[in-house]
Amino acid sequence: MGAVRTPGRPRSEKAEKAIIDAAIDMIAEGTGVAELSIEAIAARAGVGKTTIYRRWSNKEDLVVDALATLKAPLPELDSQSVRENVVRYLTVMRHETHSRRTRCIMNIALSESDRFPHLAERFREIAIKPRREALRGVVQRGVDSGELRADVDIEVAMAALTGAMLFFTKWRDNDDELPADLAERIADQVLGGLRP
Amino acid sequence: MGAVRTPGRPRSEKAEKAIIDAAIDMIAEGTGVAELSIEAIAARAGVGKTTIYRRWSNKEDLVVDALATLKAPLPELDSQSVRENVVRYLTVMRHETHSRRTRCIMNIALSESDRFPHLAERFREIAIKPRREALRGVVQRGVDSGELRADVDIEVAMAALTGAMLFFTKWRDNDDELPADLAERIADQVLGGLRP
DNA sequence: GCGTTGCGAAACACCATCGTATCGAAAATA
DNA sequence: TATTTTCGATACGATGGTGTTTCGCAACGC
Repeated sequence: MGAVRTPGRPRSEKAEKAIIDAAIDMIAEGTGVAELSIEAIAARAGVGKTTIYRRWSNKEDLVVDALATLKAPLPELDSQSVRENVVRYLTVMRHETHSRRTRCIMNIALSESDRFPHLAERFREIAIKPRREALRGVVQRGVDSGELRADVDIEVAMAALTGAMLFFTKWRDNDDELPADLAERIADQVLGGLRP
Repeated sequence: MGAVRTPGRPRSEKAEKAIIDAAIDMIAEGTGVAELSIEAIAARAGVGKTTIYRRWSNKEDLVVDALATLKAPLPELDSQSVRENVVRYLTVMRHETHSRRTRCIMNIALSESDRFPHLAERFREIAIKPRREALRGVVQRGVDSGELRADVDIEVAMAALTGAMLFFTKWRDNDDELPADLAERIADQVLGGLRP
């Protein structure tokens, strides 16, 4: 076991990557999962439909695999200061608003989760959970070190921080750039209620 | 002008309502705007396709009109206490998570806004703006009365309050009921940073 | 009662996508 | 070279949506 015998022509890694990229691109551009057509993906990837059907039996499996390639590039949250760590976290979050892949997973997380539970679960595992844990660690360390109040409601604190940025990126009225100091403003405002 | 002559049989108000209700229902159930089929709406409304096409030339117009019927039932935010007003606001928001119409407009707001800008604009006007203004009024009055710090960043404060609840309702891992005291917890946690 | 318009139902041609099958060429092993 | 498998391309019937038209009946003003 291990090295698998390859009797014939091996499957093209390039084609596989092109297919996944095409799918991610289309989702990132706003195409819903339900409207994703295999035909369109194949055309965009410059690939025959056969090549897609040979690998994935249905659309959802394809999207799950596509999501799996999206790794969450977490910022380093190793500062001694809770505020500094929170600012870093929120800054990354703000920048990611303009990232293709992030728009992609945000769209799925926020809208398709009801219709594709399997997909949503996978997405949470890949994209949300690690960030959640990282931020929870920051808050928890702040509580342990005494920089934050001992009675901090950690879940609510995380929701306020993340939710505030989420609100700005998704519910704002115009498409203007977000203010450069938004991360600091949110951190200062919310942390004010966390300090002893 | 004014009273319009009606040569023949008047259009059925009942049919019109049935069509709009059907459209809202389907969106509320998770059907994306792009996937909404006129056929399905007609079938669900117990109406001929003709009746739909006679009134709306395209799907987007129909959905815009459907959204227009969704009025925002704002809570009364007339308490003297900022905390009490905020708790009322967040409580309504939490309850609405389970409301059909709210799920409908949330879905559109969060996912379809990129693809249907006209729709998103209309939605913001109807559903988001009045609530936003109401909450802004609460915070502003708190600042004026001295209950909140004078240097409160109002936009960020609103984002933190609303965003926290939004985060809980949309990004939570499980489908469990939200904690009953969530509104109080968010209010206390965030307001802690706003008080002088 | 007449003319007009709306109603629901059905049929229409058109188009996109579905999932499958077939094709000759390409790429690997033996 | 022979064999095997995948490649992209294309064609296929099936399905389901599109927007339009036609039909007979219903509801209104005159």
